[in-house]
Amino acid sequence: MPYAAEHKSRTRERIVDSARDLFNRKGFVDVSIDEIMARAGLTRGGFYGHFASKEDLFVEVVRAYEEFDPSARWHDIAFDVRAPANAFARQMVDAYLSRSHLDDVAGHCPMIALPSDVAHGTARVKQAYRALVERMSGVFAAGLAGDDDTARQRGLALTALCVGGMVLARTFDDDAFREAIRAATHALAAEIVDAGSGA
Amino acid sequence: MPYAAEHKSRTRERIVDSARDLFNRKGFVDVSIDEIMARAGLTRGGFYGHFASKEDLFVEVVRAYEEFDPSARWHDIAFDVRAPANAFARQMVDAYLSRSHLDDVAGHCPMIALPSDVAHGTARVKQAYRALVERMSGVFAAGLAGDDDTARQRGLALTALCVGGMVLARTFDDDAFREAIRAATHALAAEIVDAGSGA
DNA sequence: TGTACATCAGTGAACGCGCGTTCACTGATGTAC
DNA sequence: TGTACATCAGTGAACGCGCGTTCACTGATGTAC
Repeated sequence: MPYAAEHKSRTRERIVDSARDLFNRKGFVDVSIDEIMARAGLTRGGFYGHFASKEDLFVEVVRAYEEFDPSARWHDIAFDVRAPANAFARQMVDAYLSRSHLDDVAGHCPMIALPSDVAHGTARVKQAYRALVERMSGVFAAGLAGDDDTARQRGLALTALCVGGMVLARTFDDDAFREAIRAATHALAAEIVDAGSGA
Repeated sequence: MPYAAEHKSRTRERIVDSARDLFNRKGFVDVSIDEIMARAGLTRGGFYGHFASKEDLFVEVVRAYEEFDPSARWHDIAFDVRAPANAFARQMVDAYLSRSHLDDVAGHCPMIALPSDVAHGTARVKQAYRALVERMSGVFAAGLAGDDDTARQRGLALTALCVGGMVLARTFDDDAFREAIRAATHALAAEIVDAGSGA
């Protein structure tokens, strides 16, 4: 074996990281494989030793985000798993709709930058994206009072609110408007989570 | 004057309609000028007699939507301008988050399909998109109790919720999931508008 | 009413360019001896 | 410890293709007489 076992998988990770960064900034279509590979310190041709196609990489980028530790991503808060479910949902809201998450374009959640590209993509990338939506909804649902159906519905709507707020905010350059959207969305989401605690 | 005065402007409208339809379905980048012109019954070359560039058409598509009569677009409801502001906001929620608005891909609000493309676009298209956001927020704010700042903030957050719900729902093919997201978002938005009436 | 004409909306071939993907290759590496 | 070798991760030139845009043209139209 000419190369160490983890050598190739590390390179692969570098490509995925580079791709997430660029996809988040410029979207899927506007980023070339050349760009992705250059940012990972490689050249064009090597790409197909790691992925079957550009679409394949797209799936990996969305899927990989699910395995991240959110506390490493959304730095404003420290998740405390021992806290009550409601507090966890509230922390999720605070983290997702934080200033630093909005500003961290390269590292932010792919749900924010890529829904349109996913909508035009393959069934596989939709499935990966759906897993992210359901994971977030699940965290919210677990922190809300009411029967399972009601909580699940609430969780989905809260996810729509969080993602929608970030999608709108990052659409604009004007910082005051970005911040107004983020803050307004955060205030409403926090209110809903706090009210839904059943306390 | 070889052609009637309105001849060219009518053709221009046909191009804008065709473009909105295609942009809503496939996004800005994935649609070619060839496609847009063909759908309008014209050929490639004629485009530049109407618009300076593809980006220019993008601005027009977003801007033109602001002038539409919403009741003609979101067919589930009939707007009644004489109703109290709160009722109007509620009708907006019902219309925007209606089944028929979700299904009307070609004609739906460009805020839903195009935020990423706008984020990568010029200042002019951002300005046009912002006008749509502020118009919708304004309708909501007018229907809510509280001082102006609070209402404005609420209005922005409600817009984020409505747009976010539609963005997420239209990302997926699976009809049950699309409908679950839409219905959940609608339920939450309706609740907020009704509660915010100050009644 | 009929005809020649000027206008200009629309045509379609052509352009330069960048993309996703392929492929014959190169050269850094771990292993066998 | 040192060297020849097999492996395969990565290289970079080349491909076919579709795009946005340009431009010389065509031909349908309203007007002047």
